[in-house]
Amino acid sequence: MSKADNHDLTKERLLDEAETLFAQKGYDAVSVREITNAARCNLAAVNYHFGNKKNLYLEVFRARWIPRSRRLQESFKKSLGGAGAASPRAVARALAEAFLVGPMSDEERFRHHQLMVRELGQSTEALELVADDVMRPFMKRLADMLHPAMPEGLGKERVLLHILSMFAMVLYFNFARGAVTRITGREYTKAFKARLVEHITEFSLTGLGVGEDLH
Amino acid sequence: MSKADNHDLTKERLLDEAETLFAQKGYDAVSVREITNAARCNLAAVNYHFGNKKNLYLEVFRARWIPRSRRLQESFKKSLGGAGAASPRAVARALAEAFLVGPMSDEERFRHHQLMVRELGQSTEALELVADDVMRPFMKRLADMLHPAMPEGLGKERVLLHILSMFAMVLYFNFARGAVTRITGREYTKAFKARLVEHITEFSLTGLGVGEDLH
DNA sequence: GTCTATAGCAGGATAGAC
DNA sequence: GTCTATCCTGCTATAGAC
Repeated sequence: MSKADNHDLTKERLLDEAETLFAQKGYDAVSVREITNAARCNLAAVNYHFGNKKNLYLEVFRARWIPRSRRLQESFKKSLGGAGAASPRAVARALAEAFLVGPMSDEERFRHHQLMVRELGQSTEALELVADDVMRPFMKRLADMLHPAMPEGLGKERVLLHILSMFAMVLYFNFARGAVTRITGREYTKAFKARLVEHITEFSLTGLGVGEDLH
Repeated sequence: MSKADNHDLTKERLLDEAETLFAQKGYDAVSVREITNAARCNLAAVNYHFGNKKNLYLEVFRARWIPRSRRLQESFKKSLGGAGAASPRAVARALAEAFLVGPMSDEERFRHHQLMVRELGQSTEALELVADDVMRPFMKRLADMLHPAMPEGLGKERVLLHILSMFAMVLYFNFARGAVTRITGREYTKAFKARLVEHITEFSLTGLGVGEDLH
């Protein structure tokens, strides 16, 4: 009876197909016809279930993106282990692990970050939803975890910049997958993803002021 | 007689306005009418000068984006100084400086990276243009500069990942400006940009395996 | 809740006058 | 080279049958 089981319901299928298409092409490049065809239902279904196209888009974030982001954060938490204070190394690794391997399929992960990047560029209504609901709290939690372990005298702002930089990498290696493959010549196999996790961890780590621990 | 002087020519105005609008909203969200209105010329001008909308888009990359990218790389080179072998620190700083302060206005820099990110997400014709023409050669030059200075035994691939990570940050702090401001509470003033350059340099640096030089 | 049919409009593109 | 007028396609959205 979980959400995935409802895939036979028209409304759920619409959300699934809409998310895929919006992620692939962007809001304006996708027509309602395209979505309803993919979902094997009638053109009018979008307006019946969601009122209009824009609302369907927002509902994709509410009903799909945000819950997935929560799962991602759960995965991060679990990967860190229940322990109290985490080392910067553990935080960096858990972050890279959750976002690059984590609890979802390759296709789902790609979709997730494509949508995010599309929103990050401009300030739309969907970003508002996401920003206060899941991004900010997560950032704050990360900052609270990292701050005590960082070199003393490091202001909150610098900690924030460190966190943003980790996100920048995680985001980039997910959404710019095509360019990364083109440049490195490597497909996103299990092995390469493991290597990316390794790389991001190390790259982040020394940036966190614990370079001495490295060797 | 430079290109900027030609802004009174319809064709040049079209390229300028098209680039701004495409960067702001994405290809599909912008209509030819919108572009010709902004350029204060007739609807038919796009088809007269460029054949069709898609071609105008590609021409924006050929005639605006790529030359600007070249100027950016020149700025990077100049910022490094003519010296032969550059230290990783010098490279990281010059890169951050060129991309975050560099030779262009804030608005132009934003436009430039917005367009890039829109293209990085999917594999379009415009990306083909850019990838082989300016991205790959620049990456290669960076790799050649950095490789000898990195810890021995560090493979070419890892050097590439380091470079990609620097690009990830530079890209992120440019195109996700809205989100960064939202999270840090800081506008992109001269002071904040200087801080970002500092941050990216340090963050990149220790990731480049020279953490010992830091303090 | 799902369908067909269609209204109503905005889009890209072109023909042809000037 | 720039304009107006117009074609035609494809879009979102809705009305109303089932």
